[in-house]
Parts: sequence; C-alpha cells; structure tokens
Amino acid sequence: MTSINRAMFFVSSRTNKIQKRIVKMEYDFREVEKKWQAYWAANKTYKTEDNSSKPKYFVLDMFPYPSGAGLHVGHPLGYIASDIFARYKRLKGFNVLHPMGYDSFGLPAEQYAIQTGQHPRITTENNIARYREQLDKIGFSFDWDREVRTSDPQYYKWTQWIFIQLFNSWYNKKSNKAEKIETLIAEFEKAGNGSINAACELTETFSSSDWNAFSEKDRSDVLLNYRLAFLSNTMVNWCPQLGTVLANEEVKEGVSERGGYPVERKLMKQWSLRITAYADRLLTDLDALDWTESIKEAQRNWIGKSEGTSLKFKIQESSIKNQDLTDTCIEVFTTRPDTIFGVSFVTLAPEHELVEKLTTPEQKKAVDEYITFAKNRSERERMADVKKITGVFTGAYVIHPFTGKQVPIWIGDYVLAGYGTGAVMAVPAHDSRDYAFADYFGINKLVIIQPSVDWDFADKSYDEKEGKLINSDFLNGLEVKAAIKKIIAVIEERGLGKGKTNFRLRDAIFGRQRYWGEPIPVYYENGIPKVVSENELPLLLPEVDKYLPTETGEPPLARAKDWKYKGEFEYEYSTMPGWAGSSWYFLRYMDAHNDKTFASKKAIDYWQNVDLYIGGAEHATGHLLYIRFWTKFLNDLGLIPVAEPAKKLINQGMIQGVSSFAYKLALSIHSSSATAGEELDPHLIPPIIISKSLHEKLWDKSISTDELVALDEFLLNITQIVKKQSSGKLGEVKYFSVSPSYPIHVDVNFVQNNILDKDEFKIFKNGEFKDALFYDNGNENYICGSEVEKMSKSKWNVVSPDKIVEEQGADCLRLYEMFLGPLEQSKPWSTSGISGVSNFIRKLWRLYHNGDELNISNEPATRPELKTLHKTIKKIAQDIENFSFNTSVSSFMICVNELTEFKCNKREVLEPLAILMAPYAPHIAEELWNKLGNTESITYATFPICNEDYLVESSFNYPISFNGKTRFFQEYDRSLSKEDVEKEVLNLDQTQKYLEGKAPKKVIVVHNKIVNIVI
RNA sequence: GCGGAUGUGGCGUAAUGGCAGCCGCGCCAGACUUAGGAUCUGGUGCCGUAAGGCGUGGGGGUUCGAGUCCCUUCAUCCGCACCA
Repeated sequence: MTSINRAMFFVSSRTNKIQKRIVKMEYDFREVEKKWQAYWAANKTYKTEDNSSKPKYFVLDMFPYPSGAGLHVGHPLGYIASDIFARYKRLKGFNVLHPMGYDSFGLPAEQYAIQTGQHPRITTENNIARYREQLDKIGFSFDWDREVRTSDPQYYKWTQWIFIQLFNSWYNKKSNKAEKIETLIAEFEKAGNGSINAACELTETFSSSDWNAFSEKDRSDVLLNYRLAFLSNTMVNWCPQLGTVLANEEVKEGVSERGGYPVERKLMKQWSLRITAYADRLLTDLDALDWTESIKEAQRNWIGKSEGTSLKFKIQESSIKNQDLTDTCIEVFTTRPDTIFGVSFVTLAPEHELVEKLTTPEQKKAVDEYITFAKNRSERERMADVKKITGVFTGAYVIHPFTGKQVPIWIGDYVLAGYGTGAVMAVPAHDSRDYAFADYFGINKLVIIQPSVDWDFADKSYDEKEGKLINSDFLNGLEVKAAIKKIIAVIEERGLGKGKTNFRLRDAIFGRQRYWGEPIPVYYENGIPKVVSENELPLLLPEVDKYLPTETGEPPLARAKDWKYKGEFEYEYSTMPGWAGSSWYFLRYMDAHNDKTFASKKAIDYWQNVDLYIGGAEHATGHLLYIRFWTKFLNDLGLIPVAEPAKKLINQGMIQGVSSFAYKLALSIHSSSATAGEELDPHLIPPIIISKSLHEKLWDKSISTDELVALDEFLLNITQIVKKQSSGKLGEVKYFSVSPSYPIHVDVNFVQNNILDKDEFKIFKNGEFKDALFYDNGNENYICGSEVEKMSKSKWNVVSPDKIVEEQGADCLRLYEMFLGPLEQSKPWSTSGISGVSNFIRKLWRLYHNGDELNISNEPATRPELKTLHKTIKKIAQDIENFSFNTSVSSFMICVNELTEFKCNKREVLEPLAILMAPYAPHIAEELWNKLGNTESITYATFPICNEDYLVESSFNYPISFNGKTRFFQEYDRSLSKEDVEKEVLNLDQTQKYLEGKAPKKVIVVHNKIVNIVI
C-alpha cells in the first residue's frame, strides 16, 4: 500500500467509526462537556457568598505564572485534586471558597519583551487568556469573579500598601511583634535607643538629646536600621546577564535558577525585608502546622537556628600596629565552647574588617594576594571546589582566654563573612573543616575529647558531641554536654562572651533591577528615602521605550520620561521581586474587588485563612516562607486574625517530562526557523545528537553539503519512526521529542552507511557538548537515551492537556491524572493507561442507558446492589478525606463493574452514584443527574451517607492458616464465638490433614478475621 | 556531610500487623464482527506437567502472624551544604 492509499484508508475508516458512534449514541463527551461548562459559567454555579450560615472552607491552589508555553499536564494535577476536595466539601454542606488567579509579574514576559519589544502586559494578557481557556476546558469549580492578577494595578496597589506598612514598622523583641515606627520614634525622643530591644543591626546607642539633635538625614539613616523594609548596603547575588539581583533561593549551584546564568557576589544598596526578625517565630510555629514533614524540615534547615556562644579573644599587644584600632578583641561564634582548650588557631573570613589592621608587614603581600584571589573567586568556583583548601597567615596572634598562650590568626575562605561574626576559633581535632585546614597548613591539633570508641586522629577529626574532656584544665573528666554547660557559665562570669543564637536565614533582598514588577512606592528627597502617601497608590508602572537597563546601568524604570514624584523627586527605580504579590494573595480572594482596603475586615474575619493549600514542593523555602512572614506581620499589626496562611498543605508531585536525546537538528533551526543574524539563547536550543566526526567538522566548519543532506536524512528517519509510533506529526512541530515508551531503534546498517560513527556520539545540550547516552542493545541496534526531568518549556518536553481533553474529554483527564498514583508522588507523564479510564467512563454511561435510551427503574434496589453502593460511598468519603484520590478511581471502577454485572438500573443506586462521581467527573455526573430529572445543578446536592447495615454479612469466610500460611477457607456465622470457631475448625477433616496427627501447639482465632494454628 | 522521601509482577499501582498483588495498562486465548483504537468472556507474580515451592531491595529482630513495627545495610530521587 502506498502512503497515499494508506492515508485514504485511514481517513475513510475513521469516518465510518465516527458515523457508527453517532448511530450507537455512545457518550458524547464533547457535547456534554461543552454544554455544562457553558451552563456553569452562565449560572455562576461556583460563585461563593461571603454570608452564609454554612461553615466555611477555603481551598486554595498555588496560582500559576502564566507562561508562554501554556498549561502543561503537571499544572492540573494539583488543581484537579483541590477541585475534587472543594466539590466534595460543597456536597458536604460547606460554604467553599475555591478561587484562582495569576502570579503575573515575572521574568519570562520581560525577557520576551526585551527580545521582541512587545509590552509584557500584552504578552501576559495573551498568556492569561490562553490559560483561562485551558482551565475552563477542564471543568474546574473556580469562582472566577474573585480572580486576582498580581500585575493588575488594583491588586498591586495593595502589595505596595503592605510594603509601606513594612517600611513604617519595626520589630519589638520585648513584645515579640512588629509595631508602628511612631512608637519607636516617640521612645527615641523620650529616652534614646538605650532600652530598646529591636531586630536591628545598629550597635551604637544614643540618648534622647542625641536623637533630637540629629539631622533629618541622620534620623532617616538610624530608622532604616529598624524598619522592616529598609535600604542598606548588602552583599547580593548579582546576575549580569539578567541585569538584576537574585534571592538566595533563586540561585542554584552558583547560577541563576531561571536561565542558568552565572551569578556573582556584589555589594549594592538594596531594599530588603527584615524577615530575620521573624526567624524564631517562623521556626516554632511550624510545629503546629499540618504540613508535610519534608517541607517543615526544609524550612527548619533554611532558617538554620543554631545555639552557641560568642567568645572574645584578646589580640596580642604586639599585633596591634594601628593606634586607632579601638576594638582589641576578635569575637567568634561557636556551638562547641567545650572545645576551647583545643583551639590551635583563629580564622577570619577574607572580608573581615580586622584583616587589614592585623596583618604584619611581613605577611602583607601574601595577605593582599590572597584577598584579591578570594574576591575574584566567583561563588560558582567556590562551590565547585569546596574541598580545595585556601588560606593565609596574618602574622598576628590572639591570646587564649584561659591558657594565656598565643594563638595564630589565619584567613580562610571557608569562613563566611555573613554568618556569625565572620570569625571562628579553630579546633582541628574536633571539627572536620578546621582539621582539613590545619592538616593542609601543618598546624598542630590538640585532642581534648576522649572518644568512647577507638579513634585515629591521624586520619580524621572527632566531631561527635560525646566523650570525656581531657587536657582541658577545669573541664577535665566532664562529659561533653556537662562541659558545655560549665564553660558557658565561666565565659559569662568572666565577661568573655555570652550564650547566643544564630540563624542561617538572611534578610530578604526586595529590589529587582527589572521592569515587569511592582514599583517600590518610594521616592528620594535630598537623598532621604520616603514612601509615597497611601492615597496616591497605586504607583503605576510607567511606560518605557526599552525594557533594558540604561547606558549608565540604572534599572529600566530610569528610562521612564517625566516620572517624578510631585514632578520633582526621583522615584526608586527597582521593582519588587516575583514573590511580593504572592505573599498575600490568599487574603485578596476573600474580597477581591475592595478598593478601600486589601480585604474587608468582615471578609477576613469570616474566611480567616486557607484550610487546604495545594501546590508544588519547589516553593518550600521561597514562597511558603515569605507568605508566612507577611501573614505574621499583618497579624502583628492587627489587620488579620491569624498568624499562619494555611492550616494544611499538600504538595502534589511533579509530573515530569521525558526529554529525549534525539531531537530535530539544530542546523535546521539555523537554516529554517531562525532568522539570519538572530542570536539564539543556547539554553533554548534543544539537545542535538551528532556523531563525533561531525562534531569535529562542525567545529572547524568543514562539513560538506552531502554530509548535511545525509544528516538530515538520518534525522528524518528518526522522526518517521517517531511518527509511526507516537503519532507525532512531522512538519508541524519544529522540535521533536521522542515519547519514552517508544525508544528509537536505528538500523545498524543505516548507521554504518551514513555518517555516524558507532559508539561515538556527542550531545549538544544547554549550550555545551557532552557525551551522549547511546548504547548497544545487544542486537547491534542503537537506542536513544531519554531523561526524566522537570516539565519545562526550556527542556522541550512540555505536554499540554489540550490534546487529551480534545480526544478523550475533561472528565477522562481528571480521572486519569488522579489514577496515575498518589498525589504527592512525582511521576513521569505517560498516557499508556488512559484507555482504561476512557473505557470506564463509557461503561458508567452504559449503566444508565439501554442503547441510546435512558434506562432507569424506580424499583427498590437489591441488597447486593445496595452493598456495592454503600461500600463505595464509604470508600470515596474516606479517600477524599485522606487525599487518596487514586484509590477512589479504582473504587469507582469496582463499583461500576459490580453494578454492570448485577445489571443494576435502579434510581436508588444510580442517583447517589452520580453524586459520588460529581467531584471527580463533574460533566458526566451533571449530565446523568440532569437526565435523572433533577433541575438544579449537582454541585449543591447532598453527599450520600453510608449505611453500615448494608455492609455487614451474616457469615465470614475464615482463612485457616497453619504456621501463618493460609491453607483453606471455612465459612462460619459471624456471631459464632471465638471458642466455638476454634472447636469447629479443629474438627474439620482438612485441619486433621494439615496437622498430620500432631497436636496443635497453639490456636489463634481472631474473631471474623483469621484462624492460625501453630504446629 | 546533614536532612527528607522512595524501593512490591512486564508497567502505573493496592493492601486499619491478619488471604500480597485490588484497579488499570500490557500481554495470551476466545466470542461478536467486512473491519477494530469498539464491546464481551476467560487467563496472566515467579519456578514447576503437577503436587508443591518461592516471593514486597539485602541481612537480622519483635510477633501465633511482618510489605506494614524495630535494628542494620544497599540503591535511587529531592532539599540544604565549608553555617563554626
């Protein structure tokens, strides 16, 4: 058959099938789903009222960033789960708030704007329209009247308003909450800052008369040290390619999470939020949350509380060359003060302020060189060779506070300037990092803890907090824990230092040198930062000619023409980070259109906080920490009644994409789909496999036309196989990914006859050539490797739900995504099992129909039919409450299989079944419900109640086991007592057979469960 | 290195300490069919003709009984990481 014939045959057989389907009146999901989606929209079926006598329930999804790639199959996973739960709660009589919106400020729209000149607002609106269309097709029960968009001025007005509240607040450690800045100023005017205990970096004290004598600028500078939103010089992660600073969690392995560009450390004047003030509360309040342990643990790690001691080492007189050196001590932070007698040196971070002043003339050259080296060593390099030990001796010494011996001062970049005091006391024998450093530079190691096990100190340090102290003067003989207690007491008594808690958590840098974000509502008057007044909000994002930094390196907002506060003062040019808008959005849903306040007190008092929050685990230390921080802050100001945003959190697993190594060729991108001279982002070029020889030729551009053609043919061959097996359409898609279930078998003759060298392949991926994962499968065929990874536009492995909705229906997609496995588990996307679900839906439909006619009887149901129904009611309710949606789908299948077998068409059974199905498959459920004669939507029906009476059988079929192995079954009445069961069982012939004449040692009868006979 | 999770048929998975593998995919056989990406019936953990034996990553333990609890070990995935 020629390909044309084949195609014609295909077309005609398909037409036949469609005709037959119409004749047979199979379930027409297309028409039914369209009909009910229109009905729900027209009737505002899912509109939520704020006034209700029903108990409230708030089900929230993490709202998406509307990316240009559209919704992929991973997005709906969590949305379907939350939708099932929301629908279930409605059926259970709750007033459910189930909204959706868009986190619509962000980098990709801006990147796209830079490339195309298209305003990010336009791109974003287009993407949102696409998302909305896709979401609507899946039949979610969102109340769209409450939609929020973080980039909408009516929304970001309140994001800016909250920023102003942060600016106008300080953190009082005495009351342990945020307070208005006015209370602080009043205290300053009255008594200075001497008795204030605030979250603050300022160490100097001043009196009320000092304060009153300060200039306006001085006061502003002082207050910035207290404000929760503040401007300061901070070491930031600067990404030159993106032209902006990034938060720590936006940096992965030294490169930007988005785009993978290098990131360097840079000192910049930046807006930050004082999240560290909340460190302790963010940590302790975790305990009461019903969140997964892994998220809570990730947050605990991120906050990184560590309790220890600060300790001062006096600098040796002769080492103080500088007369103006006021501080004659080096302060270190340690969690192991018990090891003080094992100190053999002190290490400073290269950035430590005392470095320059301490260095002796003899060491100056070496130290300067080292500092230059450390400074130029990028974050990435530093991370890449953590094991590489670098450092230098300053030539100076401190005096050991207890032994009085001199201790050398070293500099090493294993000590971080930003943590603790930027200086450590090194105890090589009992700290592995100090050990490595000492080993490398030949510094002596003093063992001061005797481990209870054999330990070779020539090999490694002993870091455990266990053992007896030795060589430690007054600590000798003590166990580590007792020693810590004692030494802290002594240190405090002698004024050498005190107990101290350190956090790993850093203040959150809040400025981005970017266009597409909320403008920070700040202007500068004579260099003093001031917030715009609240009634002038929103401070609108101004129009600019280009979305790039200015020639002088200022952020894009500096390009805005005539953009001045009151026509004269410069605005702040940086915008807020992506996480700003998402840090309070759950509150806006409660009262989405309020223009007087971010949400009315009445609405907030009613809805409180989120009862169930569903979203990805990737937000563990970013979004979820910030939203908790803002919630606590708003709570401190008395604006909201709760201190946590979400009571329960479920993390849906990631649906991964399968990225294959075989893709359509890069050469064709250059030749056909990329315009001449266009600079392609290397991260957006899909991986390409080429032979090693071709790689070399490409490299020196010596490839011949023939070879190019041959290469193209090879790729064509691959794509044709793909076409045959996964029905990809050649020609419509520029870049080909290969379905994981169909590894490509490339004929070995073909390979040998063409330009590919056996075994030697190179892969071009993420801008680099790497060795490819080709291997011989034993038949001398090659199979392409594939990789399961995050589904993402940049990885070319995005699968959209549209095709499934189009071909199998929304209910099918919903059931199938739930059927894939436990919600929280990550899994690669595969449609291999979808026909089972599709068949199930048709089978469900047939249960209510005879041919094309609705076939429902009002006769009373039989007991077996009722048993099937009621066990399903019980199971579904349990499953939903346990978020075990996958097992529900299987229960539905069992239920429908059983009812089909009974040929059950009783209204008494089928009507409740439709309600059970409604959360999972709302379209078909609504249609069946309607056909059964109901005129109201199924949405507000009542969830059926399980009647346990139908589940109880009069007898029980006991498994009879011998030594734990089941051998046969015997049925007894359920009321038969344990003793009688034992008697009956022992009298059975079969029992005697297995006893082989021996007397049983023991007989265990678990009533209505099992019998176990021990021989 | 620290922390979190996961290991069960060919595959996705299921099992309040009580019959391991429900449900589905795939596969095998059959029925109805011009046809099948439709529907229906039966089968399908592994070894064995069978009787029977073996089976939840490996090794130990608790228990009348362990996929489930405890100890230990291995593998994979994720998060954090010179945090003193």
